[in-house]
Amino acid sequence: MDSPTDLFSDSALHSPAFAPSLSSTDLPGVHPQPSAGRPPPAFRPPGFSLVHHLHQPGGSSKRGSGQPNVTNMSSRMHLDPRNLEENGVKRDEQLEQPIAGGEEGILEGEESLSEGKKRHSDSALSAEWGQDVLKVKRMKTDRHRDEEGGRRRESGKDVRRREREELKEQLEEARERLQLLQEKVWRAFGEKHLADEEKNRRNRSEKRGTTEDGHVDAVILGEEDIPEGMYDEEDMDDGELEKESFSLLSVSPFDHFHKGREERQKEREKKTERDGGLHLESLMEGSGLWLDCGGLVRGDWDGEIEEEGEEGGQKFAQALKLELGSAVARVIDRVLRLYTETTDLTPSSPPPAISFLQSSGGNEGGRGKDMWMGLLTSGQGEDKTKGKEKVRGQDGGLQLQKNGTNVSAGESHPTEPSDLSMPLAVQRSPDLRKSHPLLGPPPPNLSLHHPSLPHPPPLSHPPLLPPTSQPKDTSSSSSSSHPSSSSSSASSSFPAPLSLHPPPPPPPPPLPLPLLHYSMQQLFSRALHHPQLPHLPPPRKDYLNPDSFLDFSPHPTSHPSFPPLPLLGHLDPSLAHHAHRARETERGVRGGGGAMDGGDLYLAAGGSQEGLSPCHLKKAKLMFFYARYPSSNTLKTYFPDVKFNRCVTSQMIKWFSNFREFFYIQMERFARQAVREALTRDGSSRPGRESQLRVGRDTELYRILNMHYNKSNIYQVPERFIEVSEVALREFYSAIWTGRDSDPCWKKGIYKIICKLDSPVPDAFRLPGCPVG
DNA sequence: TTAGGACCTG
DNA sequence: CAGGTCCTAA
Repeated sequence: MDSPTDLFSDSALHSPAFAPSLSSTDLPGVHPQPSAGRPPPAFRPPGFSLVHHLHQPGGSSKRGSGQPNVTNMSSRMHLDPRNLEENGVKRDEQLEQPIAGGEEGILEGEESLSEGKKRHSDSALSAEWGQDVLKVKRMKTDRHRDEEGGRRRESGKDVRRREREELKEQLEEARERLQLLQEKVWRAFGEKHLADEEKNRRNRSEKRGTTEDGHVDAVILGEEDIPEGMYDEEDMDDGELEKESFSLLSVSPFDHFHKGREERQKEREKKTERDGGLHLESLMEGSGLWLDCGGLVRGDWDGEIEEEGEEGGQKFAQALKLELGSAVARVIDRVLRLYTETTDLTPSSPPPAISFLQSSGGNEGGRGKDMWMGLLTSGQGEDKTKGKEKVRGQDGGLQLQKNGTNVSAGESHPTEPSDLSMPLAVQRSPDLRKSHPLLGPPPPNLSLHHPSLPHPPPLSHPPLLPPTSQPKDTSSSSSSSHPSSSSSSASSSFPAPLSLHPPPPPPPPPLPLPLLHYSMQQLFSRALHHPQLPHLPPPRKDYLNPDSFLDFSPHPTSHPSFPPLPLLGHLDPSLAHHAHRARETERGVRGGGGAMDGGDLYLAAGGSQEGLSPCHLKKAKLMFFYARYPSSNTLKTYFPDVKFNRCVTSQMIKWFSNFREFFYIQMERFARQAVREALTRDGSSRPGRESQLRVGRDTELYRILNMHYNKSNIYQVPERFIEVSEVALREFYSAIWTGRDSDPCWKKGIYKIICKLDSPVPDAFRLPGCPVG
């Protein structure tokens, strides 16, 4: 591949390099894709494939059948053999058949063009649009001359007219594609969120097109499997937005374009009606901007096209193709240049409201997919590699968008549990420990913290809780999820050795959005932070991915009666909460565990889901960060979209039982390891090292827990959970150290302790829906 | 990793 | 009987 710089330079894009792409192998029905065997053209700009497709006359033949957008068209041409064939046949019938030697005509025209261009080829690196225009004009002149002879043949006139129509349509369509492409590129570079939305819309459009076409387009199969998401935004808004975008790219041509387009609009409206009134028509506003820039004004060919002859028609087609190719090149170039110029100014995030709605909603499908690639290539039928290189070449920094890694978990080094080694302050033999568990000096930390822990007052919150998190009724997330004073709170409740120790290396910065639902945390983090800022976790695929929490798409778990709720939630969690509260009241669901008997019927009528989905499981796991022992009523409160019956309830309880099991197993495992380490360390241990008996975010234990309960790592593990884990770890350690583990019921005491350390689950969890899994 | 079942407890 | 643990299977 050429160097990125070349690819995006004017010279490369505007050079005659497009001429070689018009070889006969590119004729429709001959070679749907750039032939691999063919010697590559001197230049093979990234837009090659795109232009190539624009050169496919077949691409326009289905315009009338409601092709909604670029993706559908170009991809289909690549992927769907039926359509390849169809295109080719159509082309053969409609274009080539009536014109004797039509193909030769094309070749001739191309030859002359490419030869003429080749003469310049070296110096023509700086060839600009004007040259193309000149060539087009010359083509027209030639066509004029050629037509003089064949003009009397009335028989072919209908055919030619039809052909002309097709060419027009083709041009229209190409323009549409160009517009979409530009839009995509623009968004891709500047506005990730909008790009998401665009992808959704594209997907939607494809589906629409599918139904209208009456067959499944290959593109849908080949595309990323983006399920229908929540994207009911008004297309009109998009149109507005796009207009703005385009006006940035090219101001005057846009306005200029509107003058001449009104008549066309009428014509198009007919088409639109025929096509089922696709919204795209509004989208296409301004699509003529490139053409207008190029000087091939529509009036030109409206007037001259009347006198086309057979070869002239072909040449004209060639001219059109060239025109389109150049236009594409220029568009890409312009967009890219614009982007590079305004990189610093270009907001990495769109207006919050828009981005929130759009990026979170219909996102569920693109998991793990490279959005850039999807944007740039999937719809264009381009070689995806090329598309990627396009981005890459322009700005390597953009790559940060990809290859995201699990940062939070990544903070913890892949250490063995032995890294948790907790040397004992006191040398102790196992025998002594076992035989005289209470006599031997326990680890210093244990002696200190034990008294306070085993019997916390029967308060709603154990002494461990920082003061701010005491009120259980308030929205707890603010206090419990991100206690900024985690270490201090720990120190207040833990024995000195614990708190005295220097805090672990700063964990990945928690998103300072404690009140937010974690999907919103993601969104905010996306919106507020530039992805390339070094100290921030690069947007992992998890962030792009629709693991975003609430799935309100046609998913069965979505609550049927309140569709707007998720929207509210994305805009303002508290608002959503209130709405939800109202909803609960309405349903008879009482937060805090009111009887569900009345509500169940209502829920059933409302269509709540009977079973539990993986999404619910995911949500439950996240809830475990706050509540290890949730009551069934609590569960009902936090899963409003689940119709609880005996089976469901017990299943969910079983879930938490399993969560606890895993949790305790890990605690015991690490505690035992710590004990082993302490014992083997002999007397060399210093009391201070006891602080290693902790569950910092840099520890293996944390990593394991996070991996289990927060696998996709989309949720910031609450500090509170870490504290509880530390308590559990120390409890296990203490019990093992003192030999209590010989008692078959030795864990019960620990369970009891942990049970009291539950903290209220954030209200955000009351929202219906679940993580998409 | 999840679920089922045995078994225990309040 | 609900809720919990422990064990086990897939």
